Amino acid sequence: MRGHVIMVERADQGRNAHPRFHRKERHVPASDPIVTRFAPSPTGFLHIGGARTALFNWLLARRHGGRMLLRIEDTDRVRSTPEAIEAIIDGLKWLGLNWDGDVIYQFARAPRHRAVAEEMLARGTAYKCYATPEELEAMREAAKAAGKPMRYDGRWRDKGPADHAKAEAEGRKFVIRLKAPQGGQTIVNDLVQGTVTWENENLDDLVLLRSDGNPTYMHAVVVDDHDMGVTHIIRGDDHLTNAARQSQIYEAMGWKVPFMAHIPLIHGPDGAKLSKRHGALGVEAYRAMGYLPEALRNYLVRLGWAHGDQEIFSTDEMTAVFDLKNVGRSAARFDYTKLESINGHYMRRTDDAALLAAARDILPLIEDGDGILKALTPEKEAQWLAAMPGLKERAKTLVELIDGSRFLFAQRPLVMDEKAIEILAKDGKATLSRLVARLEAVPTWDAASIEEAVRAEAEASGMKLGALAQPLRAALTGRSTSPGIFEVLVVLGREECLGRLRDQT
RNA sequence: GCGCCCUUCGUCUAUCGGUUAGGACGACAGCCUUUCACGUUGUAAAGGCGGGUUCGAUUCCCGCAGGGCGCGCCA
Repeated sequence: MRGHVIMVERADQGRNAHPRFHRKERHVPASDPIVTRFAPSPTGFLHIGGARTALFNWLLARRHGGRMLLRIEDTDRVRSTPEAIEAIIDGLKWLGLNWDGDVIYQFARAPRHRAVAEEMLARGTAYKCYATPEELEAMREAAKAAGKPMRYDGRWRDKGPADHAKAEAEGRKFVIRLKAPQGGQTIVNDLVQGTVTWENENLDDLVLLRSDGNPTYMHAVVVDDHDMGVTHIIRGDDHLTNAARQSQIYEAMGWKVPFMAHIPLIHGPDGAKLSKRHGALGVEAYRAMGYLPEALRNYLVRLGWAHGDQEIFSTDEMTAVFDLKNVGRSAARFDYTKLESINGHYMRRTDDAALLAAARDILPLIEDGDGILKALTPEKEAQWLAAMPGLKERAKTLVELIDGSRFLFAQRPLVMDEKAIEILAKDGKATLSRLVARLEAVPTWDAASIEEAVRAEAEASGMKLGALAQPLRAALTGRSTSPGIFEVLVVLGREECLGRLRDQT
């Protein structure tokens, strides 16, 4: 019931015998427990596209009470690094995408991959190929020149032991290639892309085992997904062609083909492909930019997937309604503005203490963060917490939140920014002097009493409240914007406020 | 070159043949207001092009154009 890829040797066979489905009929059969997997190659950080792929895998598994496995595809011994593995694992953890069971390292399974290749050799569904790299290159050139697909021509496909012995005698190395069907079609019924068909003549005999005895990615993936009991493969649609070739390997081994879902890629803001050179960042970069993991998850889930008009999804909500059939097929652009908007939304709804903790966590990652960290005494922390309601309303990222909090940690005399200087330059000093006199007389330092004093001054001088609030704000924070001025006065405390105000008179 | 995929406001998307083509972000304008935000109200803003099928196409089919991905003893 799981085999959804159909291979036919002759085009006239089976074409109608097996039902193809259209994407509007797609569904996720949930008879068996679902097993998904996220299978990054550790050649770099966990980028945003990988994060979304992991998220979709995670959501599908959770939705159906299944499991998501994590497999590190480290068969490329040259490019795989322990740093990358760590970055990927840290990234997943930060995003809250937990996997089930132990991390599986693909390279450790190389003996099993070899065994399967040997088995295929014995079955006659694979063969030894002694072609040299030069021959292969020449083949591709010739095919290109002739306007044909650039593919291996199968010259070793039907060679016998005598030919093999001769090649061995010449000191040639062999690879094991799949004996792929030469006629007919390979059909993939993809849960996102619908039915996709390839003429087998356009697909060549791919290499299963390299001449050094190590498996290729194409082979290792199939063996591992099979052995791990993966029922649903969700990955980027850059793997769509691979799906056809991998299907042939499943068929050759007589294994059921898992369901597949090839999700569209994420492009950069300018529509260009997201590459390491071009705007692709690791998730740790998003953390450093001050995004909340739940906000990033929410943003990511809406890239290529929708549930009616709903924009905000709690984790429970998204796991309850996530469905592959609502995944679109076109690439999406990454939009920082919308991410910020969603992040701001989540920040406003985050508990003050939790938000403070999140902000404190990224202090080491941002400019001047260490300074704040050092200044963060228990008293300061209490102050920061008290200011949080006014602060979080005005920030779209934790970085902005921290920036907006700087006045709390500033030392007297404050450094004024340009707009603050401008505000104080007018008749600010005189105004401040009068306010200082009023504030000194405030009986108890609370918002109501302070506001009363300031309003009294406004009335006495015939000035609007704003005309008083701005000089106060400038003197107290060094800026032209801040949380409500009475909140600022209360949080800063009487002595500090009067000191800062006198500094500017 | 060969193959595959994609194409609705600037962006993310809804629409499962009949809608004033909806929502969100952004933009613009108003309200709120001690600044900035938040909130709130409103406005502008979309079916790539050409053929079919149909009483009727954004929706189904074909072609074209544009974009993307793949074509390794990389993953």
